[in-house]
Amino acid sequence: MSQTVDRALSILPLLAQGPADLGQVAERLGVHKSTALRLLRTLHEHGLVYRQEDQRYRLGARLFALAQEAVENLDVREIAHSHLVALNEQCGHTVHLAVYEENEVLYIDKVESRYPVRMYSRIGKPVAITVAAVAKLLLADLTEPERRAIAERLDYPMYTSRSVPNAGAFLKELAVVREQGWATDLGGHEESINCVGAPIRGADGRVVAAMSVSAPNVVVTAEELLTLLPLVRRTADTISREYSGTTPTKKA
Amino acid sequence: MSQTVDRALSILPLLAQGPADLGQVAERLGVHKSTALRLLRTLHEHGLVYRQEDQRYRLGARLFALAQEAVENLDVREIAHSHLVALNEQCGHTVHLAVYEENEVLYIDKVESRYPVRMYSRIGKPVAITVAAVAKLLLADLTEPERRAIAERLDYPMYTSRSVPNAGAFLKELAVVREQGWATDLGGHEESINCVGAPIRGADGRVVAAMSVSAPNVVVTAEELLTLLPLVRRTADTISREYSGTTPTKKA
DNA sequence: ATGGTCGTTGCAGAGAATGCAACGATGACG
DNA sequence: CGTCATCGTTGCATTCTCTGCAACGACCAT
Repeated sequence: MSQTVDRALSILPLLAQGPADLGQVAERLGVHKSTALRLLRTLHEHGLVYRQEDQRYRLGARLFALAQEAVENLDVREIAHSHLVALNEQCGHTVHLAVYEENEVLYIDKVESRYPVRMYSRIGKPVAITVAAVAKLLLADLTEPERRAIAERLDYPMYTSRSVPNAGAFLKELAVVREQGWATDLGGHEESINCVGAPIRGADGRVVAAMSVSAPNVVVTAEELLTLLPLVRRTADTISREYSGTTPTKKA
Repeated sequence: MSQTVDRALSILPLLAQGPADLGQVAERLGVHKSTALRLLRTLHEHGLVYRQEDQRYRLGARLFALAQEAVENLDVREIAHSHLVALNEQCGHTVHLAVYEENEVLYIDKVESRYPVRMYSRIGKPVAITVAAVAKLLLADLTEPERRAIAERLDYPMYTSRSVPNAGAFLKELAVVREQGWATDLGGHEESINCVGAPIRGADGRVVAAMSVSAPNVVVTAEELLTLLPLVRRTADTISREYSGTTPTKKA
């Protein structure tokens, strides 16, 4: 909509691939050097790009600050966190919380065995959207055409022999998940790791987030992990109720 | 430099404080609603803002992707990481790596006792720049006028009774650190936690990063922690050499 | 039913961004 | 040591884009 802003923002993913100098930016943007310079300067003033000693530009620190604050302000995360911790204390396994946004599935919280850690390590990386239990839960709630559109657009990497192989199988899996109200990932991402997850719903019944418990085979078998399902679902439902209760438009 | 881009980017920190609707954005930006709308649309197309169901805008997922890729591309981090892990295995304590950028000190890697965790949890939060060992190391390398300018601009929160209280004390501390080539934080941030750190230098001798080892009082006393200093310095020097050796302008 | 709020769109004017060309700094090479 | 090439930077005139306005439509509450 705004050409200038559009160009400026296009610089960011470009620099995400690695540092670049003015000429490279101008070329890849298809504009004159002086134009690129002014755009970069503006980005620089806002801290989104940084100029290293060799005069090349790279992404700046403010991006971290923004990403950090962004995740802090997610209502679901705030409400869910204490419940995730409690669940972790009961079962001892890793607990994940994820949301869906614009064709991406995003981990927004994680509780590790020993102490809580906000886990951003996977954020931005290609999430195993075709196999992760939370991804299935989030996608299963979309409308049928949406699901189909996404399923066809995805790649289906065979992380293991049990990974979901193609769009057909994925849609079938989503239908199952949608029906039963919970999901698993039995060695589909990493051979020895199983997950079981449940959806968190808003007041209107739509899935706003998904949570899962993960554990390696060596600790508990897949069957044993499945015995946790009632607990996981109960936790998810508790969070759902609490989330639905609060007026979403509370903050100023 | 570019008014349009400037306005658009000003929206991001604004949304970082929490979701806002079109009217609020327009008002706080001092522009007409239609203008704000177009800016938001452009940001939206690039995934930097997300529109939630109640039509309010908040920061988008792409920010995470960018922040993630940004940190992945830091040469120092890549080179240092394996050394940090090795150090961690030797001493068992938490190891941090940080850089300085535009008046901010930024953790870019962390190795926890049991397994490596990229630690973004502190990123974006007000880093304890006045007390952290790594912060002292990074700031100590700046020129005298720079140091003074920053020292005066900072706040000096008294996290504990041993926190650096004011600009004068801070500058004095920086001088010491600059002289001796290493730094400590003895309970200055959290009463029971001590740190000892050393600088990582580039080929020109300038400090490009800083690393530290942290441990709680209950595990080792401050004195015991200080016995690790030679090891920490040796590790930092090793990283420095390796970093200096590689041609910084290697990547395309 | 009605008034109010909020998001959205088309349009004409105005202002900002663009590309050009020239300058200066830096470094490579003969 | 001098020359040439490369890259970042700046001032300026032109042009195109962005802006603000006003009107419309959707939605909600009263």
